[in-house]
Amino acid sequence: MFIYDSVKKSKLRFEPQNEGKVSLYVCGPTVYDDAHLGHAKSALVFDLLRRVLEGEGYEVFFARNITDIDDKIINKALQSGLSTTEIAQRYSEAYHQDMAAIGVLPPTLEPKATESIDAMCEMIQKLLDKGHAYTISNGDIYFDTATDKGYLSLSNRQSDDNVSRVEKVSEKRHEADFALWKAVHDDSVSFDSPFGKGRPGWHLECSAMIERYVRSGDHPYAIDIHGGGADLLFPHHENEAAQTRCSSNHELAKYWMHNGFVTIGGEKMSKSLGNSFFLKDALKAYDGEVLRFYLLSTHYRGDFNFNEEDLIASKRRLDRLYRLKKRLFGLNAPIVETDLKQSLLEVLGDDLNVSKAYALIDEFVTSANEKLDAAPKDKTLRSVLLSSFDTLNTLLGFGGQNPYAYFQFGLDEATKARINELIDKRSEAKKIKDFAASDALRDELTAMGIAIMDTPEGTVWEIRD
RNA sequence: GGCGGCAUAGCCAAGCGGUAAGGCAUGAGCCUGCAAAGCUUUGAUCCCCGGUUCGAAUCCGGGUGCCGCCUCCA
Repeated sequence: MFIYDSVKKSKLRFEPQNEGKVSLYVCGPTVYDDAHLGHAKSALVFDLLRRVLEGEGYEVFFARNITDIDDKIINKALQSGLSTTEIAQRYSEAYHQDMAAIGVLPPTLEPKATESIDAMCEMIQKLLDKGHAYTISNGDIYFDTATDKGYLSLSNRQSDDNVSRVEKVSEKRHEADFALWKAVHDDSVSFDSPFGKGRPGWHLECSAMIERYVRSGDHPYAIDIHGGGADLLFPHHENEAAQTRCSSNHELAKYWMHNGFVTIGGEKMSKSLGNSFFLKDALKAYDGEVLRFYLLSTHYRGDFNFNEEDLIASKRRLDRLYRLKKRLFGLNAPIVETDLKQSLLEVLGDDLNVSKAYALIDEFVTSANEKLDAAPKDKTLRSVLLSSFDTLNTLLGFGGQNPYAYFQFGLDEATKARINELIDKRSEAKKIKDFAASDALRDELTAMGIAIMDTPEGTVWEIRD
């Protein structure tokens, strides 16, 4: 496996610190709102990475945190009249639902910030003890960036005035210093700590939870791979790395991976631009698997410009796969090793080259159709083809559905019954060669957005875009 | 201002020095009662200029145009 390290800026052979095992940590959501397509993309990229690593035989420990306490959650709670716990719970559940809908496997561990306060306090104490942190008069605790000789090495920045836009706090020693602990003096949400009541800084969360829950063995790095969106490289990951480096005797991650943004109209999705696209809304119109296939279809490091035309083109590509699966429907066959698995692992093992993987799948579909035309009854062939679908489903997370259900997304039972009724009538008309009548019935189905195709096994139908 | 990314057929998109993958759309053919589906087939010299090389989309230099990070952010 080769992965591109976004800190070293080169593609490296992946070598885990513990033989046969991978520790992977990805920054998860702050649960104050629904997940948008950008969250989906990030989750999908690292879900794919996890599947590929597992496909290569590694035992993967995949941690993804949930930030369930944060100013944004507090603000949302104030607006809605609910408690921060209720807000966090609501959006955590929504997040889990949305991720499940697009086939993102649950992580091995999903630590919550509010349940890890003691781990954070422990790290703060270490930083205080070692002189990397200081307390100001109001009780806030800051990380002293000047004491970390490695600071800014991650994001390749100069330590000058370029980091001057962070919140002005007069007592801070350096402008770039960031909060580890924010003291709370009123009755807003707070946690007890050796430093008094307060709330943890966001950056601290990941470092502390990694140290507490994910690190395994005494190695130069706490974990193998740390991932997240490209916008997290600075300051979030820079700060995480600094905290870990200064509180312990190791670096945070051996490899850093950052995924590109989902853009709309060429611009990054953001609330201020008003171009956020919630996953749950996309899921109303499209099968989660269609969204997964589309969002995963280009290389993870590049930006992904979302638009519906491309989504539909992408769906047509996935449709081909499911039409092939229809031809295998109703067959039970043992799962065997497939060449497809090997060739997919080869290209995906090259920094997740999904474009090549998709090309392989296209070629698989074409050749499978040809072979089925030539030998429709060949049981060995069918067994291999079905096994290939199993491979796809395991490795890439699509192709696992019932193919008929796939083509009937979103239709209610009454409509399906109506469609079948029309198709039966048409079949009868065809039988007596009343083509005028059968074509009229087909037109009626077309008007309903239904395409039909006559096959040796009878007439089948699909929803059209 | 500092740092970084991108620019390949109508559209999406691989490519990492050896003569342009794949998909969608389009035209043609086979198949079909006709369709659809499936299969076959059709098309780009790679933003511009200069350089290195036997050879460059791929390396170097200079432009142009987009985008991002530097503030919460996947």
